[in-house]
Amino acid sequence: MQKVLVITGPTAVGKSDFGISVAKELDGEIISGDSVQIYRGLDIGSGKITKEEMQGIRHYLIDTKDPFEDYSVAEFQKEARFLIDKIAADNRLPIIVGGTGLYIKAVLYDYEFNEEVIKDEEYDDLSNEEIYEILKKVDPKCLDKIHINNRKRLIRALNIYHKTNKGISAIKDAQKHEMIYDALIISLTSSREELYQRIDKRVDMMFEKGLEKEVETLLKKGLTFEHKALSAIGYRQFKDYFEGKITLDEVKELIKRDSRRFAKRQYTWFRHQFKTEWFDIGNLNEALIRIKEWYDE
RNA sequence: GGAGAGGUAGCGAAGUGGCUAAACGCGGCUGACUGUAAAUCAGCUCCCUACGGGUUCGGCAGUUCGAAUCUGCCCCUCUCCA
Repeated sequence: MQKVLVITGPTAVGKSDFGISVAKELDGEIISGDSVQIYRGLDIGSGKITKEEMQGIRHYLIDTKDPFEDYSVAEFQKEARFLIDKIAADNRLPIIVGGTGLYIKAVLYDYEFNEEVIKDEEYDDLSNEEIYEILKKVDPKCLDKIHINNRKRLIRALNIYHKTNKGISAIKDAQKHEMIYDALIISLTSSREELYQRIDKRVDMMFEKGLEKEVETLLKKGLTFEHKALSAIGYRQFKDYFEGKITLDEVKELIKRDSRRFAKRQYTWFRHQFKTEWFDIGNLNEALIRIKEWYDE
């Protein structure tokens, strides 16, 4: 099986830097596993690394998408898998670095997405209760995992049923839930307190680097807060600011808060959805040793 | 010194006799997750040996079957006048 190294962890732990040092050490190339850095023009707010910071290491899936367009797991899966093969063909180690859990999992595991299901149809005329009732008949099993208030998921499940004539739970049941690569998943962590400090510092830095200006530029190009790209943390918090409802300081605080909440959700995901090995950022040497050990197997 | 306002859970803030261990917001924590995932959604947050029990609403003492809510005294904070 093809070896793939994954470096993940909550926002602001320092995945990018570590990824680069590992890539240098093992002659690897990096595939970004990040749903926001894919967008061109979303640089500061997404914490995108600069050309210089890449230190000559090749990075993929950064800046490949126009912010006016939507992106999706399915697309990521396809592109990342293609790149894994390509990098491997060059005799280099593919390293996925990023914090978008679902994206990474979809690449590693035998997730299958149906070609026909691309966009959600409109179900505006149906209430959550009504959708729930329909699903109860056609795919009751999926409701174990979908709360009635989670409209997005309800609609998605119903849409999948309509397009494929199969329930989403049946599609999942047909999968093996096994990794299709020889992947080592390394998760970086630190104490909550330290992480929150890092987040605060990072957000302050973003403002110093001109985040406000970046958002302004994007808006001038015609992008709106309805676009998916701007629903990301670091961007959507500016909506009220540009509408004159809150101050810049309040925007900053909101970004910090939402980043903290996001980090928490990431932890939950990595802990429960991944078979991963954790390393404290004070112990990166150990992580490197572990990676080499796996690499030499 | 005089006049007024107020002290409620980590913070902000409701609540003016029983339905209140106390709305709501913030902060914190936990969880779900297969085409929006930096998204969407659910739960917990006074203490405990927890389908039950124990202590709360500045303090103390009362009224009452029953008080965060009524009375008295005390402590503290804020605003205004001297």
